[in-house]
Amino acid sequence: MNEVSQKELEGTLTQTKTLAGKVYESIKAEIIRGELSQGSKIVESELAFKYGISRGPLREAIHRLEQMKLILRVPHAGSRVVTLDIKTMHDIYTAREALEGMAARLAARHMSDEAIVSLQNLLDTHEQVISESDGKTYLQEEGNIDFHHRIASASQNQWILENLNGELYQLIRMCRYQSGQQPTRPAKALAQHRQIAFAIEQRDEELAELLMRRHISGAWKIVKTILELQND
Amino acid sequence: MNEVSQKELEGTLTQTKTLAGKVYESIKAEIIRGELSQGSKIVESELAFKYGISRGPLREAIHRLEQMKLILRVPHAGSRVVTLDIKTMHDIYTAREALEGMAARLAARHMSDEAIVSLQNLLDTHEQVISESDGKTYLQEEGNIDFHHRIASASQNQWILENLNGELYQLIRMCRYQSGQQPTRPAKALAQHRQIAFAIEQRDEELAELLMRRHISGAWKIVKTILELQND
DNA sequence: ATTCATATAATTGTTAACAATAAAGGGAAA
DNA sequence: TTTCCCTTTATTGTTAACAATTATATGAAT
Repeated sequence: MNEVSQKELEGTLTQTKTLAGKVYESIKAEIIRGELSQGSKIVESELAFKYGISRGPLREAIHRLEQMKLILRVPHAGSRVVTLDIKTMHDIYTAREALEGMAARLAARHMSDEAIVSLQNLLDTHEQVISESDGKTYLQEEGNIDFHHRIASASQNQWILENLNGELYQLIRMCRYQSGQQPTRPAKALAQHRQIAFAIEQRDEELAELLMRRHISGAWKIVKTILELQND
Repeated sequence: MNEVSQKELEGTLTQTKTLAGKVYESIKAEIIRGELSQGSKIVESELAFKYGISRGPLREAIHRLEQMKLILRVPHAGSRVVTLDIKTMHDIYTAREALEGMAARLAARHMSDEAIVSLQNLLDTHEQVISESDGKTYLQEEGNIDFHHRIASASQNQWILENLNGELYQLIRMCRYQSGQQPTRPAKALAQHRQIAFAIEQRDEELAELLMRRHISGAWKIVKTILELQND
């Protein structure tokens, strides 16, 4: 295990001022990238030494990771990195379907006309990227997230926004990263995004929610297939 | 500010073994009961003295309260008890509508036949309590919670279950307690519960979700009226 | 009187040592 | 050899002192 220098800790644009915050971001990234493997044990003194800090702020970082459900902690027995089995991921996608469906409904209700135009411009950009790179559609993945981020923001519901962009997003990113998922049929996803955006433009709450739920439900089926292949 | 004795800390059936866990439960109860008033500042050293512990475990308790969204923390500037304004409560009820609607759908899919019978027996008990006490329908409130708990459990979705029974439940309880809400038309609520239970029995996922969402949406309208009256 | 700067106090963030608990290992008895 | 108990070790929980930061108050200059 290597130590981490102070400069590395700063990382890319960490706006947290406390040690606990910085180390939290670092460990979170390690878990998502799989450098701390699923189910592996977290020993406080080891990590504290690795990051060159004392156990105090490290413990705070661990608590925050526990809150994000990235690690599992049991009193007096330590912590382990979460294990993303199929059942867990299914639960997460189902919760996401409920919340993001509602977010789409709220977006259809609250999104400003300018924001809707901007959303459709974003989709135009995605279309260009897809047609241009034709195979290297990696960027689409980030763009995909961007679309869902905008819907969540437009819901203007703080609770839903925080949970979609926080806990659920991190876990899905971790699963996606570690299973090496390719962007799944970007053209099809784009078409669905356009449908949703259209429903929002029409202020059709019912349809916006329905389409978003189908979209996420479809995404889960693909993820499920990938995960099942890997577990055999 | 009074100190709290060790025995009081034990409280009613606290199964947590750590100081941080016990103090977390105590402070949580104080916040929900309004003894720590909304928006008031949390000073670590004061609370640590009050509970007779050091700032270490107290800070852990505060982190957990922050996670439950019962307090708001800003680095280097301390923590404040959350303020449950109408917008916040609306967000919470909307999120609950999405999640508990999905939970009802999943319950219709997964709940065992025995569990369904047991659920209907629970509603029979509620009916008796309502007809007997006729005015003192306080118990109905707990029973109401009981019903919603069972639906959440029957969903067999860990993420949804934890969020409904954790964060959202605590905040709604806090709002209910501090606004002195009476049980709202228990007979009507019971009728709606019966409808939902019936839909689940029929394995009608669509209907179960629809009815649960209406039920919660209706509850919000009543809560909203109460809150608006108090803020004038 | 008002505003800005400085100094003071209050509060949070961090550290390292200490205590308590649970896991691991070794030895004796069956 | 296996099982149980005891001892040892490793790890987490807790404490109190220290450092860093922010808020408050005081006073001088405009």
